[in-house]
Parts: sequence; C-alpha cells; structure tokens
Amino acid sequence: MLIGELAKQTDLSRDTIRFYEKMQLIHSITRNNGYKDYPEQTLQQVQLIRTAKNLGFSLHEIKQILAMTAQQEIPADQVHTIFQEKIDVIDEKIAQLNKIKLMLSRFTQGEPCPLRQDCPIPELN
Amino acid sequence: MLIGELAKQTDLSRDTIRFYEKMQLIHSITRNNGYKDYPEQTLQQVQLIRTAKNLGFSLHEIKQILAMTAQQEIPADQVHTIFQEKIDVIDEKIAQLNKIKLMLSRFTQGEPCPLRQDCPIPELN
DNA sequence: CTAAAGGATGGAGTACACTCAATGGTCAAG
DNA sequence: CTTGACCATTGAGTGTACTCCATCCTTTAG
Repeated sequence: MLIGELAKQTDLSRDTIRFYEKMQLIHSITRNNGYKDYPEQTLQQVQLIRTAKNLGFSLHEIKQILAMTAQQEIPADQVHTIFQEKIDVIDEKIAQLNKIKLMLSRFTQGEPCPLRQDCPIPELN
Repeated sequence: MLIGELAKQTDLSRDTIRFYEKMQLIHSITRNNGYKDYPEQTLQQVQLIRTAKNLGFSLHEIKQILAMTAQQEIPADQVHTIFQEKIDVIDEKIAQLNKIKLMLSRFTQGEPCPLRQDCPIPELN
C-alpha cells in the first residue's frame, strides 16, 4: 500500500505517517521507483498508535509495544514480564479513570463538593 | 501554603506549579510581601492534574474540568451535559484500554498473533 | 548584619509530536 | 509528451508542556 492510500484509510496526513516511519514505529519496503510500500498490517499498527496515543502513551512507549508484538516466537519470560508491566500500567490507568469518573458522576448527581474548599476528594491516586 | 511546600507535597517543581498558575489551572492569593499563598484545595487540584494528564487529557481539558468543579451551585443542565461528555470520554478511554489489554493478554498467553502479518487485530477502535 | 534559603519575574531553551514549504522525481491519462 | 496526481527528501516552523537561568526581593538563623 502506498502512503496516500494508507493516509486515506487511517485518516492521518502523509507527513504524520512519514514521521512515524522515521521514528521506526512502522516500516515499509521501497519499490524500485523509490516509492514506499506499506504492508497491510500497517493499518492495524497505525490504529494502535492512534488509540494508545489518545490514552496517554508516548510514541516511545508505543514503539516498545509494537516491537513486542512483532516478536516471532511466543514471548519468553522477559518479554512476558514486559507485557505484564504494560498491562499493569493499563490497569492503573483504568482505575484512575474510574476515580475521576466517580468524582464527576457524584457531582452531576448534585453532591455538593468535588475538590472545592474544605471538601477533599477521596484520595484520587 | 507557599510554593515550596506545595512543590514538596505534590512532588512537582516550583516552575511547573508557576506554569500551571500562569495557565490558570490553579490560583493563589498574593501576600503583602509578594509571596503567593495557595489554598489547601490546591493539593487535590494538582493531584487531579497529574492523574488526568497521565491519562491523556490536555492541560486545556483539565482546566475545563477544574473550572467545572469550582462551580458554586449544583450544576445546571448545561453543566451537567458537559460533565456527562467528559464521563463519556472517560468511558471510551476505559473501553479502549481494555481492548489493548485484552490484546496484550492474549499474546502473553501464547496466542500466535496480535498485529503481525495476516493476523488482524479484532477492531481496536 | 550577614548569609543562606526561599520567593518573584522575565525570557530563553528543550523535548515531543507533528506540520508545512520547497524542491524535485514518477506515473497514468489524453 | 505534457499535465496533474502522487511520491521523496530536507529543513524550518508550530503548539504543548515544561525547564532553566539570571536577576532581584524577603525572611530566618546565627
């Protein structure tokens, strides 16, 4: 797939895609004419990049995640550990989102205080 | 509370706190000597900033959330709507985190593919 | 009274993640 | 064989969120 098609399907700009490739988050093979050819899986990878970025992961972290998924073998113990660490981070994020949500929900339900005055938020973190 | 104490308790730098104040996420009253005095609630607000930032919210968005919580009255319908929008965003984030987590979990369990080759990820988004 | 610790302001610099502009090569249609 | 759509590379510029520095003022300990 050429960059224009990839850009269209992922709704990213060509420049952004080139930037991701420069950062080595995605990869292509170069045709004889100099045009870059992206494999089909790049679509899914870019989707992951978008989603993870939206969730507060840095491109560096996302690069790690993508690199892990590119492993040929079933992950060895170390790889497993790294994965588990990411999963733990995600669990923590989910927990924190739930706390913020709870706080906002309470407030919309008409409860008097979230983080005003003498009304401390129930340990948010 | 003076800026040094706030910095210490929140584990942020003075400069970061000054930056947040400049961006109007937090506020202080200025003493006669020119020193700034932060109310106790600032601790909780900064905690919210840290958490929300970690979750992918921009300072601009966080400012909106903080502004909402500063409302004196029980939120009117519009405010309620804005809150609900934030909650919806949070729910979406949680859902996406769960998808990524599921993908990673599958892989650590020894399943062959996440986003390699001809093995499309089950619509991540 | 002086020195050290802490505070303020202003402005420059940095890292990250793009975004744009300039220049030039490739290809398919007519 | 030219025109327009698409591709490549390089380098500069932008927005966000800090971070550092220089300079100067205030307070507290000795």
